[in-house]
Order: sequence, then C-alpha cells, then structure tokens
Amino acid sequence: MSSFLEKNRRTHRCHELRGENLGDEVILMGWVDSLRDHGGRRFIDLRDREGLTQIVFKPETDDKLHQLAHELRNEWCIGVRGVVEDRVANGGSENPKLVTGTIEVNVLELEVFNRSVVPPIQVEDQIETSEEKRLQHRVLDLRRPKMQKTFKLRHRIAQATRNFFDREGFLEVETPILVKYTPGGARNFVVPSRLNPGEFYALAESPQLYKQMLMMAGFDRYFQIVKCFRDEDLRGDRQPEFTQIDVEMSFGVEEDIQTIMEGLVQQIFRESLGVEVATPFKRMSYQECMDRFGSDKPDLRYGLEHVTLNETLGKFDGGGVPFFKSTLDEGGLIKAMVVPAQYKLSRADGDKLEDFVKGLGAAGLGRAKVGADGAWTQSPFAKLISDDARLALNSACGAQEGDLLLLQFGNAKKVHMVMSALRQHLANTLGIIDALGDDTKWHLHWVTDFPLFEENEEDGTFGAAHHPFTSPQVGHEDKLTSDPASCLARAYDLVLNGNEIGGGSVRIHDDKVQAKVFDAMSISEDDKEAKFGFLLEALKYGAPPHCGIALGLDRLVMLLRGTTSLRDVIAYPKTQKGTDLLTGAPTPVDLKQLQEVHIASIAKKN
RNA sequence: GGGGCGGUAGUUGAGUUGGUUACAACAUCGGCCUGUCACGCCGAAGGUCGCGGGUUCGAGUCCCGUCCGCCCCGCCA
Repeated sequence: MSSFLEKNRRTHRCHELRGENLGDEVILMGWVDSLRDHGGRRFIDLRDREGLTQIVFKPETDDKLHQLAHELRNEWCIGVRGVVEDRVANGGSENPKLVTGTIEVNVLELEVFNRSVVPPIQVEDQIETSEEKRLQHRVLDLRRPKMQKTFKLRHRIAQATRNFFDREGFLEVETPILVKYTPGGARNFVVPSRLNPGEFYALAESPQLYKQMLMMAGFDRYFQIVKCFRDEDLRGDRQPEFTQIDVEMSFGVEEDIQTIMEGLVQQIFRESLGVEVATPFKRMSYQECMDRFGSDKPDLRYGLEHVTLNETLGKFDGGGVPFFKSTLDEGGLIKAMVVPAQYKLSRADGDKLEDFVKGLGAAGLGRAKVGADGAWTQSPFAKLISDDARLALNSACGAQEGDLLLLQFGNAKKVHMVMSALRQHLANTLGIIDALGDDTKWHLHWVTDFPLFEENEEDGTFGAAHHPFTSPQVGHEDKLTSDPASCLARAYDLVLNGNEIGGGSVRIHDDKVQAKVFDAMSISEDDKEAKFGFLLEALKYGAPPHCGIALGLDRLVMLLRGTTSLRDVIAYPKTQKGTDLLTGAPTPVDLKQLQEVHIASIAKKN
C-alpha cells in the first residue's frame, strides 16, 4: 500500500471546498481533468464523482514537487495534501463556472496512484464521440460528469421508489431469474440445465406469475426493482435486459393501484428533478387514443389530432376519388391531419414529409393545401373530388385557408402507425416540442379500456393483448366466448410524453374465468396444464382479488434525463445486435463446457 | 426478415468528375511561459481510407460481397 494512503485519509470531495475553508489543510483524491502549465505555475483541475477543484504547484512552496507536477498527464489518478487558498489573494481570478471557483489547493504532497496511457476518448462532456467508441471504452465514458449525473439520478429514483413503497406497506420480495420456459409471448433466453440433461430454464421475462402467487400467498402488497430479459430485436428504447419497478397488490381495483402509482411518480419527480406533477393523471380510453392520435401511447402535450373520415366520405361514396372509394369498400381507414397555416409548409416541405412516410412503408402521402372558398391546390385529389365532398372533408377537419391537409388511407393498422409517426415527426420538426414551457413539459396520463385480445391477421386466432392473466371487464365475461374481439380488459398503461412507461391490469382470480380466457386463445387442455397448471392450482386455494403494474425504470430514467437512448442510462448496455462492445460478449464457449450442459452448437463458424 | 444512414490520423469531421506527397480541428510528444481555467506561443510526430474481391494506366472516390454501429418497419403475450 502506498505510504500516502497510510498517512492520509480523504477529507473532502472535489465539489466541497469554499471560502470558509481558507487555510485548512485538506486531502483530495481524484483524476487529472485538465492541465495548465505556465512554467512557474502549474494548475490542474482535479476531478472526482462530485466535481472539480483547482490544485496548484508553485516552486516557492516546494521546488521539487513543482518539477514533479510537470510529469502529470490527463486521467492519472492522484491524491494530494495541500492548503486551501484564495485565488484572488494569490493574484489570480475566480472561476464562476466552478462551485469551488473561489479557492485553490496549494499542494504540499502528491501521490500518483496510477498513471494513464493516452485515453482513446476524451473525458469531457462537450466532446462528441461515436457511441461505438464510447461503448468500447465504457470505463472512460462513464467518467464523464454527464454520465455520473445520470447514475446519481437513477439512484435517486430507485431510492425514492423504495422509500415510497416501504411507507405504503409494500414488501420487497425477490423472485427467480431462472424460471420455467413457456413459449408464446416474448422470446425467452434459454439456459441449459447441467443437472437435468436436455432440459432448460428461461430467463424471466418478468416476475408476473410469481408476484401473483405472492398475492395468493397472502403477501398483500409487493414490489421489486427487478431485472427482466427478453430475446427480441432491439431499439434505442429496448434492451435485452432491463429493469422494472414491479408492483402487485391484493384487494384493490384499477383506481387503487393507479392512485398509488400516481403517488410514486409524483415522489420520483419531486425527489429526482424537484418537479411537482399534478394528480390524478388524465384517463383516456384506448379507442379514443387510437381515433385522435393513432397510437396507444399518444403524446398529449400538443394537438395535430387525427380526423377519421370514413363516415364523412362514406356519405359521398368516396367523393369521386377512386382511392377513397376502394378503401371504404375494402373496410380500410381514411385519416387526415391538419397542419395549421401558421407553419407555412411549402410544396417542398410536403415532399419531405412524403419521403418521411415512405420511409415508414407508406405508399405515399395524400396532400391538399386549402385555399379561399375551401378550394384545394397542390393535391392529386383536387380535380377528382366533388365540391360537396371536399367541403365536407374540410369542415370535418376544421381546415381553414392556408392549412395543409395530410391524408393516409388503407389498412387501419398501417394508417395509424404512419399517421402517428407523422404527428410526432411534425411536432419535432415544426418546433412544437421545443416551444413547450416548463409547466407543460411533462404530461402523464393513463390509457384504459384496452382490448383483451389481439387477433392474429393470418389465422384469425386470438392472443392476449396484455397477458393471459388479465381480467375481462365487468360484464364482458360472456364475450369471451361470443365475441372475443370486442371484449375489453381491465388493463391500463401509464404514458409519459408519448412513451409507455408502465402497464398493468386487474388479474383474474377465478380459475373458471382463467380457463375461459385460455379457451378463447385456443390453448388446449394439455397446454393449459403443462404451461400454467401451477397457477390454476394456486387459484383454487382462496386466491384474493389482486392487481398490479410494472414501470420501466430504464425508460423512466431516460425520459427524466432527457435522452432518447436507453444506452445512456444503463452502465453497461448492449448494442442493437445484443453484443457488449466492452467485453465482447457473447462469445463461443469451449466444447467441454457445451458437453457439460448437454448442448451441441449447429451454428456455422465465420 | 425488410428499409435507411454511417465507417478516412488517438478523436470528430472535410476530401470535387477516378489523377501530384489524403487535409483540418482537437488530442498526443518536445520546447518556452508566475495566474490559467476551451491558457497561450514555437516546433514535431501521427494513416491497413472497416475488411475482401473487381473495373481501370491509376480507386478514399466506381461496382460486387462482407463485417461493424445507429435509426425505423415487422417483432416486443
């Protein structure tokens, strides 16, 4: 051990020293952040987790030390003992950018704990480096103050969560990561069992069934900050392993769990950002979200609402536009959006928007500039559409002179996807998001009344829209057999600024209802027993009514931190192909290792 | 599975119609400098143009393939 550390213990962190510490002898530890060598005066900003402190080496204090300081380089890890002095009194000036900017530490003793080779990326907030390089050199990347700020925020959020649930009587209980493999739903990561040849665990997609069984076991209120694993294709906001704030409670209905979660979110905002969010949050049905915004997680901070034109144009049998008529005849959807005249979109702007939607897979972008008397220009439909239909359409959309109408028609799912993406795109490119004031910066709302099932377009079978343990709405039980498509669920999502940050439901606690739901999804008796027999069994012993939710912690941190990538808020994230550029995972394993777990690889070698 | 963008000194970028020794900034190295804090000044070094193949007298530039990263659609009960 260095003799320096034996004699000296850190007295302060690098954000702490102030004018009142003048004359104190202090000991700081950290990294060389920047060097300014004036020959007779050598200045260094010393950095630790909390901030920067300027340290200075002077020949008149210690000539040898001053010579030695010339050797120091960026990112060396050092410790110093010195005296706090006033910068101005020393003939310098204050640095208003630093909280420690009025003082400096005149170094009496220096210890180099470790030198650094020249860092491949610079440890500075403002230097932009490719994400690939940052992930390769994650240790250096994580040294950047921005990153450390992120993880302090993440810690605050996790602590606020634990404090909140503790106060509300929730128990944190750990559930297994190695779980029973069940096909269907998200793809599982599989783990071979050495002790059981040919058999596999799955990594838990979520603790869903375990938390429900905790309710059946009488735990009453549970939460867990828990890692979950899904082997699906990745996105900026999707990682193969991610963290959920997982919650379940007995004897509650939607209102109860929603109120509790509103309290949690309120506390998280308060303790992490110092922002007060108002409760209760707005509630909006799934159907209304889709109609008005084309999304089940709409951003409600701005307008640009969609208008469904099927009824209006149906009255005119398509109004003379063949595309409209064929869409109506085929049971498709026609939607429009109005970009108000104030945004002054040119024909060229419209072309760019068309390129944007084509990039999403749209055939094109229907357009019309509304003129005086409701006439249309810059539109392929202008000469086709009848006057009556055009005026009715203008009126349905509330379009005024100078406005730009944007239209999509065809397959409903695609129309919604394209129009929703277009709405977000416009909000960003027209500066609507940037113009939001502080009081409208955060918008939270619940989406309710989801369908219980999703129909498979290929074979007409039904799958669970949320998960198969979600309760149908009161009075909808008969629809499980008569009309599954119209059966609504007691499910709810929490949306923050157009991002789904959580979702949950009231669960089924009646084994007969659970069996009917499985039937609606065409799950055979054998499958029921094989996959979920343990749950059906547990439901037989006095299962309490219960409900729950899970919030995506990573996504929440991402939004509160103002970034658009989960990789910015996970210390060691994976790339879009699921690799870890820092360690090189995944890698092949030794043949011996494979044999031990009774596995043979059929992958072709590169 | 599909679409799009990108890969050039340590880093971020420029590089025209295919044509001399591939350029700039920052970083690095050496020297000078007693009040800097994006320190300054002088000087130097630094390149498998992702990789492989092709076209050509000649390829960073054109063509084919491939790898990697990012964004999006599908997918994510």
